Amino acid sequence: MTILDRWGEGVTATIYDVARHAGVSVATVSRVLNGLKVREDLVERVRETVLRLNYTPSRTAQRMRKSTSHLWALIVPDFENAFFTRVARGVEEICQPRDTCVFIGSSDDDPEKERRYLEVALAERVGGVVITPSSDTTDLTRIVSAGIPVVVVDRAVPNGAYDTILTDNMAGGRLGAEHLLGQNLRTVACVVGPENPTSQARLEGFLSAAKASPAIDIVRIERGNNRLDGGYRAMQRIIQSEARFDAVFVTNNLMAVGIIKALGDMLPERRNDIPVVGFDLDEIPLLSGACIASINQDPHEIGRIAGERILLQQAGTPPVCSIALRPTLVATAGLGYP
Amino acid sequence: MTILDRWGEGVTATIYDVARHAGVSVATVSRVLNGLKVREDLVERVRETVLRLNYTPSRTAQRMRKSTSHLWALIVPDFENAFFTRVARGVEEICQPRDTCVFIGSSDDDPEKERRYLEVALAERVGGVVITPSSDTTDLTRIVSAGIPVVVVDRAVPNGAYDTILTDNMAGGRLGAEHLLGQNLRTVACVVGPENPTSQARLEGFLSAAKASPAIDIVRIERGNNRLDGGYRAMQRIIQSEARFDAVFVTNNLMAVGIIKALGDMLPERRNDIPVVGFDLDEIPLLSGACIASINQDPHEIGRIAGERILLQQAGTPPVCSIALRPTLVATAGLGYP
DNA sequence: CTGAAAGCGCTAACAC
DNA sequence: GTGTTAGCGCTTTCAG
Repeated sequence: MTILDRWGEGVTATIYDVARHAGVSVATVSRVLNGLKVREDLVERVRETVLRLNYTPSRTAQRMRKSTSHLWALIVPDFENAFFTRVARGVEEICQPRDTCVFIGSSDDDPEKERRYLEVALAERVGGVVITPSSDTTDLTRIVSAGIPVVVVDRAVPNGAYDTILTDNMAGGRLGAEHLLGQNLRTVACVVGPENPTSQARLEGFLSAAKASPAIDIVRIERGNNRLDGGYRAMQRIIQSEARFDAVFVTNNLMAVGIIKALGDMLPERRNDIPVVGFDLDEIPLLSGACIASINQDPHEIGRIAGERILLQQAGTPPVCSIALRPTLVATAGLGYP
Repeated sequence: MTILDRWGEGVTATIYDVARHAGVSVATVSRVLNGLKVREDLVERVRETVLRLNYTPSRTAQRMRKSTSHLWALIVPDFENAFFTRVARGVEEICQPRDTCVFIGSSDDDPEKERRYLEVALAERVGGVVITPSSDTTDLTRIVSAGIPVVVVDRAVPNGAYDTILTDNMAGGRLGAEHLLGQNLRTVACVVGPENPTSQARLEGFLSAAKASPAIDIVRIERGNNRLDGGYRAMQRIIQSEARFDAVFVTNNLMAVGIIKALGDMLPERRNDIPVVGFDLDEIPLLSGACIASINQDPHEIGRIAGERILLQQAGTPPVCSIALRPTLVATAGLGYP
């Protein structure tokens, strides 16, 4: 009984089936598949048999022998955030031509969920891990000591000797403050993300540049969860505090959306007079508002570089690079109002 | 030389290392790991050793023996479209508790790219494939004959005997037409996605319900690529044709964004008077417009059900179910204008 | 240049 | 209960 008789039962041909049907040894089949030197007529016979049996080599088995994996892990805080899907695109750009796939895990900023994804990445012996750590406590040492390349993106790990690709977040914060100063807006409410280096750096950059003279008056600083609802609620709290403010600075894109929504709901008469300055708002389609400025990172580029660093580490380059991309501020009137 | 001496060189402990250090056989280690009956003190010793050696079983090796895979593939036309990231969330909800991961491929509606992802899924011998086929020519037979569960989502495959989860798109189209009729809007331009069953059904549903009396006058039908730029350009063509229309019907979410952008750019004075009816606009944060109606699917539910069907197929259920979810129309004034 | 055979790390019979 | 061992499907020496 050959593989052909078992057709349709959910079986896949193995390299032995191919060898048998082609009348050669498995070694020869393997060589043909891997492009090594084999006599022309045998190559032909093997190729033909591969096609006839619909043979696809098992990567699982391949991975056991060679120890290179065609599977990478991308672990991000929120893959519903367009910023991270664009990072994923950047990584994909590197993977695709190498027949490599990326599995994506969304940690939702939950250290436990993140830990489980890291565990899976380790168990799968992936070829590389690209991660935005949920917090300072994220443990990447096991991955590293297993010899798996790791690249940290978007958020630095304090004291970590990892390849790191991120944006100069301090500079981003400063850019935001300078923009507001330029517009002569000096009474500002801030909405900041969870306590991680990125949120922190953006806020710090903002605060440092806000110390101009005359300085920006920071009327309130609220924390949020980097998602739409967090921004909405933070804005609610600010409005309810009855603090007076004439602009809002926010450290993340989705929270900006929530903020604008809250402004529309709670202060409809002022909604067009309160400029919002946030990060990566260009990833939000059609975001509209009276006066919005976006401090833009380049997520696609971040992903692409991360992918390249994975490749370099696979080739033996030690992980010591830290790349900070410069953000750019784009002021926009949004879609515009009549 | 034990595993401990090789520490830090990028090696991982194997089950043999654990067995040796714990003074038991590999079978015992395996049993402990898989929760089979083992003497208490041995369990203890193995557990302790596993921790000490930082041992993580290789799923690659596991997959070679058992043939169950903890890795699924999700292949969608565009994972930057929030609709599909929500589908992914639904699938994840099923996977997560089973320690299973999903790798996501974006076919970008390119049959060749899709074919490559399917090839990878097959080579990886994934535990299941959830796919939105890029076109009628998508070949899923190889996956199926390898015994891999397949669930088709969002777009049916004509004549395909696959589990299929989608929305009743005809009904969605009808809903759109009825909404416009109810508003007494009877001069409508349509923007339709690429030629696939889903776009087609939505248009057909719309056209059939548009034949009321008095009927809706379809002034123009344009095709687009289901992405923002496609909607923008389709709207440009419509406007340039100088056709008169007082509402727009569009079969996809991102194109609706493009349309609204084009309206704002090209007909700023009318932009608030032209209602747009589209699908899944609730996935677009803050989408605003004079009068928008969204025909909503439930992507999370689609993904969840798809995940469950994968599980059922893994358990032996033949793939014969076809589930059509009912869409709901939500009319909204968007963010509202002052 | 080709084939036979030894593993990669694990599980599951099969013996003890 | 526990240990020994034969594979899972592949790559890669090592002989021929």
